[in-house]
Amino acid sequence: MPVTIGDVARKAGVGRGTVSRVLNNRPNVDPDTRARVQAVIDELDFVPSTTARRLSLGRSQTVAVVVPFLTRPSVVERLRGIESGLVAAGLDMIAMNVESAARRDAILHDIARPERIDGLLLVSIAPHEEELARIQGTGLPVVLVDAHHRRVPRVVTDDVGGGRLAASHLLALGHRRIGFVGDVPKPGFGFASSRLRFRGVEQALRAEGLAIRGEHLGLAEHSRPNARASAEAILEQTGRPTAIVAASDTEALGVLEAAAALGLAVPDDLSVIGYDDVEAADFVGLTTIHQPLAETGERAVARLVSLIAGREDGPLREVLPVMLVVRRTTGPAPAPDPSP
Amino acid sequence: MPVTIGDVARKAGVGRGTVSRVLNNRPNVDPDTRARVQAVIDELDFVPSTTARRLSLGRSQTVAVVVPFLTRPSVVERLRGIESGLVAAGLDMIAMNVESAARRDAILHDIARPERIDGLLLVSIAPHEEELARIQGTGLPVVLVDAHHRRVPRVVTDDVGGGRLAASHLLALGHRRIGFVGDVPKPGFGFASSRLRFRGVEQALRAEGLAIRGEHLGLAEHSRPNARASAEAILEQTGRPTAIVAASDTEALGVLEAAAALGLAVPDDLSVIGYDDVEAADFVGLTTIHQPLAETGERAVARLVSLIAGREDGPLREVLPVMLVVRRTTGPAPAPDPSP
DNA sequence: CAAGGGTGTGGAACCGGTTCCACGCTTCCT
DNA sequence: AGGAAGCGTGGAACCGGTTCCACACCCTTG
Repeated sequence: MPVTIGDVARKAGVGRGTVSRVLNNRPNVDPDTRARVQAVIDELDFVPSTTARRLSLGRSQTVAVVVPFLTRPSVVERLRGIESGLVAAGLDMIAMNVESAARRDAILHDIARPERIDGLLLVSIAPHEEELARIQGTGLPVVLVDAHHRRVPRVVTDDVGGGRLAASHLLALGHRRIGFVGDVPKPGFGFASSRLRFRGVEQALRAEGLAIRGEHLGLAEHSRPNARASAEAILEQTGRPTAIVAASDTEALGVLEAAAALGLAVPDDLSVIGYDDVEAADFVGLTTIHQPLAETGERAVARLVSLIAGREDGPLREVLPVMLVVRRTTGPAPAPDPSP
Repeated sequence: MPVTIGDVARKAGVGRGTVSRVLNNRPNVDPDTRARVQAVIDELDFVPSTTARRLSLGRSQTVAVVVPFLTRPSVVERLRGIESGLVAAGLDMIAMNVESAARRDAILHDIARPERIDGLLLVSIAPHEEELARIQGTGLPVVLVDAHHRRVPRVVTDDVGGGRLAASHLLALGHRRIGFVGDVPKPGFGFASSRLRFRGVEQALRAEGLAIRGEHLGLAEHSRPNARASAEAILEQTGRPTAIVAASDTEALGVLEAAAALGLAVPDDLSVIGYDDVEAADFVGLTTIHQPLAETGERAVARLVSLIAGREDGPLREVLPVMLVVRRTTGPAPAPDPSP
């Protein structure tokens, strides 16, 4: 029922090869012939079969996108950017959701079947050496989003800079005792952002001759309740910090819960700053660091498209800037203790 | 480089047809031959090319999923169910995000190219008559999720029942003056849930001889600020309701903002109940109605798979039950006015 | 004017599967 | 014993594109 290239060729009185040349804007076609063929294409509303095209080209016009925890808002936002980038590039997407280390390994193991996909996008997942070796051994182009690995092109946001930005904001408000609530890397995944953001905070403090005290640092598996527990442990001490930087908004919400539970007013007694700028951050008025999440996805697609086309352009590591969003959970540091 | 069916046939000393029969578990193959071919397949680690398979079968093994507002948590959750269902069925997914009426129309217009997809899943989108006519004219199977249309198989949650459940909960707590904050259907989309949930609330009230007063009803385009405005208008009146049902958690958050702004304590002065059970609902302790969102996606995929296979099983409309989740925003009605 | 080179074109071969047909061989029936 | 029915099998044809080769034709150039 659907129109094929043969139908067009017959109706236009040319060979199938000529129609193909017209379709793909190849040279060596007489302008008159080209126009005539194009007219028939329009008249019959002919759309070439992607499947046939793929088979004969030996390419699948499809990229696989592996994302962990599709439920996290930040991941969704990245995916949105990826999707729109792929649509623009005329590529199809196979999305794979990864929620466990086992499935992560299974996918990374099987993915390297180049006859199924032309490219691979790993979001917040850093491949192991051996996995990477196998994937690159097949010649499959790979780009990482929000993950790090020397030797693999990647698009990340400036986590260290974001940490500095958060700390500088607090320093500017007069805070001197600053705590940090973050998460430990989940084994098998490449979540390095908490550590990097911490590093940024440290840098900013060190520039002022300050440091985070060990007892003002709380690390646990990423979750709101865990962050709440970490924050309570920090805030129950005497000499508690006047401000806390959280490695994510989710964790910042846990910190806010802890403050409420301990009867601390925010921001009068305690300033809190998060990271990600998820929707809930706006609702609770959380000061946070905003990242261009969708843009990381778009840039990553652009890089991948170049690689698929055999172009090897751009730097291996592309860093997108972040932005401070000031809302209502940060304020001037409370007056210091009377002691000098 | 990759192994083809011809390689297997040669090595096993059989014809390509026989290998194909083994691959697809077709009858009329001698058990010995089958075993021998299977051994070669395993040895060579042969995986048939999906592209070639698609071309020769004339099917794409792909379904398109059209979702509006990929940013909404409930949509993401549905998509998660769809994704896992499709993986299980061995189908690929092309996801299309729709954020405007224009793009919605464009997609629904172009989608009906059956050579690209075998099935269509519309999430929270009800097709117009003419769109539906064109799509069904091509014979493309369609299943709706969270949308309604007589004549199209669909999987929905029990919105009316959920509304009843919410209202019954409030009635059981002694509330008699109950308000409703919901949204107006967005033109071009099929968001009917607010209206259906309202209908459920009305039913429950009517069973007790009660009704929602006109001035206790607030409808506006779906957003937290709009819901807040609606709620403020309702709550500023004398004779304000003691409880408000919101058509979604997002809107319930707006109601909570309004209550806070007006100095009303929740749940002592005002009970609030939402709908959806998004993550933020847990955070703020919002009583709400939980829907099996991922499950709607899975069920819809199952239906679509049946339709693609030519089976026409199951009822046209499949309704999944919802569940009340009681948290901290609902409580006993305040003591009534001294007047009888 | 013959040789050489470029251009436009049709058609065969190919990509890697599925399906159908024809054929040889059994088995069963009458 | 002869024919029909059925199984197992190899191989051709096909799905709808792309690409390469061969050829006809025209234009240069020495």
